[in-house]
This record gives sequence, structure tokens and C-alpha cells, in this order.
Amino acid sequence: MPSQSHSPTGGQQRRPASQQGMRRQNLALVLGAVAAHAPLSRADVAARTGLTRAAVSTLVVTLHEAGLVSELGPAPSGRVGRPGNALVLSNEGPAGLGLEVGVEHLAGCVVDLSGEVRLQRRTASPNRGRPADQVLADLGALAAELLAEAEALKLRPAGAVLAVPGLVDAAAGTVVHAANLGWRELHLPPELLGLPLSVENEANLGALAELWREGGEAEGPAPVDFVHVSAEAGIGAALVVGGRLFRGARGFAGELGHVPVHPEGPLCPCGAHGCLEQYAGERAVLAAAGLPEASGDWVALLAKRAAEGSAPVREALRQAGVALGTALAGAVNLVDPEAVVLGGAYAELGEWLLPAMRAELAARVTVRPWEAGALSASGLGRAGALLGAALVTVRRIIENPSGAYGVG
Amino acid sequence: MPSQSHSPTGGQQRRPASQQGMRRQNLALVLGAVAAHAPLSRADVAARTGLTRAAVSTLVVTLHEAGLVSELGPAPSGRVGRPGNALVLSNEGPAGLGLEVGVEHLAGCVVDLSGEVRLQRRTASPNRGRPADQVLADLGALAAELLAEAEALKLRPAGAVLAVPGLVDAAAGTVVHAANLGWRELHLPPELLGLPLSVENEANLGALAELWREGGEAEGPAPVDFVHVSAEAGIGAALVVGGRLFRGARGFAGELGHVPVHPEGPLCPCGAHGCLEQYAGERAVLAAAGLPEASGDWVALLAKRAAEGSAPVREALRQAGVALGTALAGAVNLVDPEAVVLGGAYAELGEWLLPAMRAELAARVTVRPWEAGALSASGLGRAGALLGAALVTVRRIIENPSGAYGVG
DNA sequence: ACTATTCGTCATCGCGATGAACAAATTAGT
DNA sequence: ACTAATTTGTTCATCGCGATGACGAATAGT
Repeated sequence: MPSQSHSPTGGQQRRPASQQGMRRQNLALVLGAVAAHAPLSRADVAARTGLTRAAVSTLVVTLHEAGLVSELGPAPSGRVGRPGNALVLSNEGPAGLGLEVGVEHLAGCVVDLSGEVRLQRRTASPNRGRPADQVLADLGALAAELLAEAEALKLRPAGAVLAVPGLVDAAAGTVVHAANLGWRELHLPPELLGLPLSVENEANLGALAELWREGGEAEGPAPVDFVHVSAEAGIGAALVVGGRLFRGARGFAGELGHVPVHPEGPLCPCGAHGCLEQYAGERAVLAAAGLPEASGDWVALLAKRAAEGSAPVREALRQAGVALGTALAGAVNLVDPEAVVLGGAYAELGEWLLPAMRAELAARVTVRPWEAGALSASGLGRAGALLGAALVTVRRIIENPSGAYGVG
Repeated sequence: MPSQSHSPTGGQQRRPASQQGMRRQNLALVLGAVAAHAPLSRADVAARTGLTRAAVSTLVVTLHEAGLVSELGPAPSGRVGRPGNALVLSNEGPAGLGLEVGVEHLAGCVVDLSGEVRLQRRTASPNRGRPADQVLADLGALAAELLAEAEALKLRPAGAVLAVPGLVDAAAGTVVHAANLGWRELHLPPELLGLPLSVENEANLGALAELWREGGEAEGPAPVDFVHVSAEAGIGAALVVGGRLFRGARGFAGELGHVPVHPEGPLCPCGAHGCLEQYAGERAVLAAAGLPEASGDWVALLAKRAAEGSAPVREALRQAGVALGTALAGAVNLVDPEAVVLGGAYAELGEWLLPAMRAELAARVTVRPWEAGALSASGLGRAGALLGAALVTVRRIIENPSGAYGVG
């Protein structure tokens, strides 16, 4: 289960603090500082973390032996004094493998510790209704190729995470229901080619990719409390709270698609009336736009038609935006996020969806301060899920370096 | 600010782990075990926490010197072996002072470390529109009386928390807006009679009281992930996530009252259309019931008329329940709580509100498992806020014993 | 060359948990 | 009643790990 167990039920079952725990925590602290702030000397790390230079030194020895950090050698800083020895995350050794199964494709990628995508691979594959074991076999072959190439780069993935468009029980490692693939109650093996394998919802992984994106760009610091909306199979929202994915008590948080928008609206397959999906879901938008359903890459098609100036398509998207905005207004009133990010496939339709969403949010979020800029489209778009899947393993190593292998 | 700072913005600004931090954590671990599981011998604590008996011994010495735990003396256990020396939370020394200002009353109470209410006081006081400093002066007098009585019981409150019906910025210690009192942008002094003073929303405190209620009764274990709905001034929902109050990025989470229920519904004073308050708020319910507004204790009045069998009142409450259920269905779909608790004044109307709410939730929460029993009325009712206010200080001491005084 | 800095490492110290040993207090068995 | 077996709580030696302070190394400024 990536990132966070869903309710550790641990009322007060905390572990006692031992000196080994202390060391573990400080290893993570040092590695986290190196991961977050590019090249850093030991002294920089000490200043930033509050640890002593001496302590940082011994911690770095451990991290270096584990192959997690490497030195670039002394770099003239321009200032007086002995120059520091720059530390960076190792671009060899531990890595993360992300896998993705979509309706029409399989994909995988390998990222190194610094989050850089080092390998990527994508193959067309009509998976709709195909037996799951065949799909998984193809996916295994793709993963094997990636692992071979990774070995040539001296990268050694420590875990694999699979992104699935559908409802997933991450803790149990099962796909509860993926309508577009025709999967239901599918238990995935705990290992793939010797790597521990986790499953996760595409929407959640897209949110994590957004959370962990390189903050270096001019986009400002990545928010740690946000709602990430994405539509792939149904409409899902991932809640990120304090930099952690929030799964809810039973792991089913984020079902934005079934938030009631018009309580007396049309019947939804879920059994309720007027769910958001009835206004902003695939079928609803295609119907409103006058397009046939199940038409291949419907998102790309909509984007193309809208760009061409099709009035019905634009109106359909505007109405979807209104519904999304209404549902999100409720969500914002409830959880008060720092930002709302439109991700996944819908990010590509942002140009047509965002104005109506912004208007709706501005009109309905009135009790607290709310700026239009707090709603934006993800720059990652559909690539987010795969990237997020690969990053899960890497982040897990960085946040708990002694957990991987026998570092401690 | 009680309980949890609202977004520590701490991307990776964690403190380094020192051996003093280790001690602090283990003190909290031991004290937490004693607080949670009644009388416990040192050996029991060791077994339960995973610490060594030796370690527990020295930790208990520190806690005893700080006046946080006391010994009951050896108690025959019936089993073979030397009997353990039972440890309990001290019923003297550190305590918590809770204060409450309502539209028609002032109240205060003192709880000891074990959460027991030792002193309670309530005075009628028409506070609507009265100058805030006069109200606070009266409240100070009430607090002074309680502190004098507390001293006779050898209880020494370590902090005071004030429950206010309205929007509060707990971190800044200000009441942003309390419509029913006529307060706006009121900065409260940081101290009251020498005690550090915090302010908090009534709804949030009611939720915390629910969270911290004695689990011993047959009501089963208190949930750690739940939504606590209460209506006092407006309709508020407090989200408790993993046993902590969730405040949102800016501290405004839980505005259930302005979640859109019927997007094209009547205009709300907040500027939006069809907010929940337009269907389940004080004015809406009274109007639907055919009663004059601003009629003293309107909740009690509604409960009385409903119990007498008044059809219009019952129908008004049923419709409010439908609206509440619709809004809550959205909330449940989003955050997947373990339970939903109806608290505050509305708890007294539970008999008339719950059936419609349950029906609505059952119909609209379909993707995940949902049982009707997950929605219930709080047993604390309106007393929750005051109790929660007093418990905040006590819980803070228990969760961080070295923070209070110079324990460490 | 000399001084002022800054960086990284080493020896020493203190704190706090661990583990083993031991006295005290009880029950079970004869 | 006396012994054996347990369980509790404390004491003592030990270990791990960060803090502290000192020292060599490497740079800039004069």
C-alpha cells in the first residue's frame, strides 16, 4: 500500500521510541533535506535540519553505503572558507518502477531517486474485456524489458506500483472494480519479477505525482493540502492532507463522482439520483455534445472539436464545468483545501472546463477567502498516474531509508 | 490553538530526533497507556507499550513527580506472583478549564486528568448584542469562582479554552464572526487569570468531546474518523481524521452549512444559492414549521412541539433531515468517515431528524459499504462543547506531558 | 606568508533505553 | 507450614547515538 496505510486503527498503539528509531528518523531527515534542496554540503544539511555537523557526517556515511546519496566532490562556492562537498541523491542503485494499464494501452517507467524519469515505455493494447491474466502477462513482459534496461543504467527498482483506472483496495492489493477493463475482485500477486507489487487508483497516483512534482519550476511551491480531481473511469477526487494521500476510514474517500449535484436529477447506475457523473461523466458529456459514446479516445476527440470551435461541444463542456464546480464548491466548503487541481484526462480539457468551474466556485465559496487561482489544471495531465506510480517507491525509500534493505 | 496546528506548513521541517525527544515521546506513551486503560501496573504498561519494565519505572518516576499519575497501592490480582502497584491518572494537580459563551448563558467547568467533570457552573446571561468586554468580564468572574473551588479540590487548571458559537481563528485567538452574539473580529486576550486562553468553535469542541468520550460504556470504541454535525450558529461539521481535528489549509474546514443542496435554490445570505442552511438552518426550519423566528430556545421548542405530535413541525424537521442527509451524502462520498455523529443542539432533535437522514444517506452512499448505524446522535448533546473545551487542555497534557511545566 | 573562515572528522561525554540479576510479594503444591 | 514457582519492581552494567569541543584541511582576503 503506497504512502499511507488506511487507518492504522492505532488509537495509542504507538511504538516506543528507541535510539534506533531516533537514528531512523534522522536518516530520513538528512535524506529528505538532500532530496528537497538539490546539492547540499554536510554543513548545509546540518544547518537546515538542526543536527550537528558531526551527526550529519555519520548519517551520511550510512546513506552513502546504502547507495542512496553520492558526492559530487568539492565545489568552489565563491565564499571564504573550505568548500563543501556537494551531496546529491544517487542516480544509480535504488529506483522505482511504475506500471499502468489503460483501456487501450500498457505503459511503464523507471524513475531514479531524484525523481527523474530514466526509462519509459508504452505499447498499444486493446484491454477492454480481455482476460486479466493475459493483460498482466503482457504487462510483466513490458516490466521485464524495463528492468533489463534499468540494469544497464545500474538502476535497481525496489518496488513496482500499478496504476489502475477503477476502484482499488490498496491495502489488500486487489482491484475491486474497474468497469472499463471489465475487472472485478481481481487479486493481484504480491510480487512481480521479484519486486513487491502494489496497486493503486489512477486518480490517487495522479494526485501524488502533483504533490511530488519538482518544485523548482516557477509554479511556486507544491501545495500540501489540495483536492485533485480527475476523470478516467468515473470522476474521482484524491484528497491530499498535509502532504499525505487521505484514503478515509475504509479506503474509499474521494468518490466525487457520486456527490449529489441535483438531488432530484436523473438516475445514476449507482442507484442514487443526480450524481455528478450524470452531468460531467463521459456519457453525459458525449451525449450533450451530440457525439457517439465509447468512441476511442473521447477526451482527445472533445478537445479537438472544442478547439475547432464546435458550439455544442463547448456548451457541453461548459455545463460539465458548472456541475464540477458545484460539487467542488461543496468539497471546498468541507475540507478547505489550499488548492484544487484538475488532473488526469480532464486536464487536457481545462481550457473549456475551468472558466465555468471558477465562476461556480467563486459564487459558492463565500465564507472563507477563495481566489480563482486556487483552481488550476495539472501540467502533468494523463502522464501523472504513471509518474506517480513510479514515484511512490522512490518516496517511500526517501521517507524511510532504513526500511529499504538493511540500511540501519 | 487546541489540539493541532492548522497546517504546520512543514514540508520537511521536522525537528531532529534527540534523546530528549525520545524521552518526551516515551513519557507520552506511558501516560497515554495509563489514560486509556484504567488502572495499570508498571508491568502492564511495559507489556502494552513494548518498553522495558526498567524503562517504565524511571518514566513513571518522572510522571509521578510531575503530579500526573498516582499509585493506588498493591492490589491482589488473583493470579500467582507479586501483585502490581496500580497506576492511575492523578485526580489532583493538573486540570482543564472549559468556558462557554452562548446566546443566553455563560458556563464553565473543570475536569481532572482522567476526564472526570469535577466542577460545573452555569448562569443565565442575555448576551445577544451585549458589548463583548462586559460578557468577557462576567465570564472572568465565573472562571474566578471555578478556580477558587478548584483550589479547594487541589486541582490546578493548566489552561482555559473558550467555546464560541461562530467562526473562529483558533491559531490567532480571534473570533472572526459570531452572528448570534454580534461579535466580529474580536481578539481575545492570550491569558485569563494567569491561564493561557484559547478560543475554539463550539462545533469543533463538541466533536472533540465525542472523540474523547469515555469508551468504557457499552457504546463500543469511540471512532477516530468521523464527521460531527452540529447546528448552533449556522450548521457546522467538524471532521475528525485519525483522532485529530481537521481544520483544513486555512482553518475553515467543515462549513457544511454552505454546501450546495439545490444549486438553483433560494439565495443564502452568504451570496450563493441553495446552501444547506436554506433548508436545515434555524430560520428555514422555523418558517417551515410555522413558528416565529428568534424565539428563545428554538431547539427545545421544536423538540417539545414535535413530541406533542405537531404535524407541521414534524414535517419541517423531516425535510430538514432530508437536506442534511443529502449534504452529508456528499461529505461521506468524499471523506469516507467511519461514522457520522449528530451533535450539538440538533442531537436533541435526533428522533425527528435521523430517519430522513438515514434514508437519504442509504440512497446516496452506494459505492462503498454503508450501514444505517453509522449515523447516530451524540449522547452529549449540547453539553459537548463545554466538556470538549475543558478536555482540550487535559488531552494536551496527556499527549505531551513534557510540554506542561518543566516535566522533562 | 599570514589571518580569518568554513568544512569535515575525531575523541569524549551524557543521556536514555536495554538486558540481566535480585529482592519482595504472592499462589500452588505437598 | 514449608518449599517451589511466578510475577513485580528496582538496581547495575552496557550499549547506541547525538552533542560538544578541538583539530586538520581547504579556501579567500590582505
